[in-house]
Amino acid sequence: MPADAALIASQQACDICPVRYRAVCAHCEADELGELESTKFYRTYQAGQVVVWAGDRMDFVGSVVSGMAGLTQQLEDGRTQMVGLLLPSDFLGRPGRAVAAYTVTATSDLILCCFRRKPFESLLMARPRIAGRLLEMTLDELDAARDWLLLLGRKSAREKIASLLVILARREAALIKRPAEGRITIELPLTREAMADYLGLTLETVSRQMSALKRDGVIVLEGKRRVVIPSFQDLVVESGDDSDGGIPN
Amino acid sequence: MPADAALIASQQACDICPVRYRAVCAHCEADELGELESTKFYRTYQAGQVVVWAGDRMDFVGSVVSGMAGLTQQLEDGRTQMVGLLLPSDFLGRPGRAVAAYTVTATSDLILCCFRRKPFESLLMARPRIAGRLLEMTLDELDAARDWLLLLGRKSAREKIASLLVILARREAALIKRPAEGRITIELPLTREAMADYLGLTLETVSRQMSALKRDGVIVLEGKRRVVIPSFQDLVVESGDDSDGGIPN
DNA sequence: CGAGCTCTTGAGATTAATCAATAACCGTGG
DNA sequence: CCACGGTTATTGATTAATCTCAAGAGCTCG
Repeated sequence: MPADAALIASQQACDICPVRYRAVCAHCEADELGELESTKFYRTYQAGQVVVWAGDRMDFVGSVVSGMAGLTQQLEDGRTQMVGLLLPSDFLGRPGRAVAAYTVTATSDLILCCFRRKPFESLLMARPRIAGRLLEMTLDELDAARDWLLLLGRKSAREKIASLLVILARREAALIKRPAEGRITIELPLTREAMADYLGLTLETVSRQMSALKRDGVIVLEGKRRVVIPSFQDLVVESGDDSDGGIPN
Repeated sequence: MPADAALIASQQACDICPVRYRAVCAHCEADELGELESTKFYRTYQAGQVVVWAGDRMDFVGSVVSGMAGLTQQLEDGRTQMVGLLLPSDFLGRPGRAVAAYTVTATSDLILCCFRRKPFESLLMARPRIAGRLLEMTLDELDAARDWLLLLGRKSAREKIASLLVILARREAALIKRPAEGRITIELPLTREAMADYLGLTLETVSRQMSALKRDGVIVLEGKRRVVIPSFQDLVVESGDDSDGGIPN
């Protein structure tokens, strides 16, 4: 992966980009891609590094090429809630807004494919196909945020943990284009604290519930960041969600 | 308001529409408005009526003209979470999706300005200005959803109630184009149960915290649905939010 | 091999949920 | 106009879940 990453970062070639057909550029024709490419640059961050602070000026937008980042919001007294998880192909930044609304932190090593904001905004005007893709992605994110509202508002601590693992397992499975089922191993690119911030829990509760799921055989921990799920279906049951997948189109 | 409503519903004239410059049609020129108008129709619902059930086919999209609706999601065992509040000018439905992802319920008497989905989707392709407005509105909704994540994940029951009242007061103030400050009276078009579903609480807790805010003089109740806020600033303090408003552009 | 993290586990405090009873409101019809 | 039934809201007592505070264990990396 770091080797890949270096390759991409140096060559800057869209045709070998792992998110070429899933990111905001997904539906681009060659000419549109060319226009995007002319304003494109890469940035890399190490796990833990801050990409932007809420309130700071932000002159670029971009796509996650690899790694993972979290959007975070805070109350004055320091209580913290993660409000978004950016995985490969997800879009970062808001066209038309110069100031970041959320703090963005790399939760694992991260590569971003960036576009300067102004040229990108012009491109959005001129190229409905790109604007359309961005609308589609934003609607998907809104749906994901709404699922998260249900999780935060109504699920128990155990269900929250299981739900997070389900989401990560599904994304991991999607990467290798296989349905999530049976025995799955996932990498957890999050500390217990980051998980807690995402789930609206304390890190102690996260730890306790991870232990409980382990004790009950729903998950097996290999070290602290590698999780084996012996039966994905069982995990879905623990998550409290409707067992039969999502909504058809 | 019902008189207005009837007028609008019968005349179907965009130029006297109360959300003409705030809804998805906001930036439309006369010709675009004409195209929209040709596929437009109105629907009205009484408080409590269901607009669509999650999973049902939905062949229209539209804007809230007056009243209020809630988007609701459920777990299998019945636990319910409201995941969106649609106020006047808000957009309902998702272009490109034929099946409703959420149950939509009128929480007060409601008037929708609807467009058949297919023609609207064509219009989105042909008219970047409309697509652009929809993108902007969707991004705003996403921001609102993320604020709500912070509320559900990290705020106390009392702060949740105060936050909801702040939001309603701000929207009410925006309608009459005045900043929210000083003494404000708002109409609560929600039952205690709907408030609970929105805030991730039980209705008993909502009731208790409303009583507590009343006891502490933060709010005055006139009947059950009318709330007087003697000092908007004090209410904002109770909400736990950063006191200094929102993010500048 | 020890310093500094991150994570786990325990005990007790706190918040909100649950279960239960009563009160207030609303529309209807006598 | 008022009594009645049904709904919605309030309040109380108890329970359950999660948080808080605290101590110790396990990794990781110089």
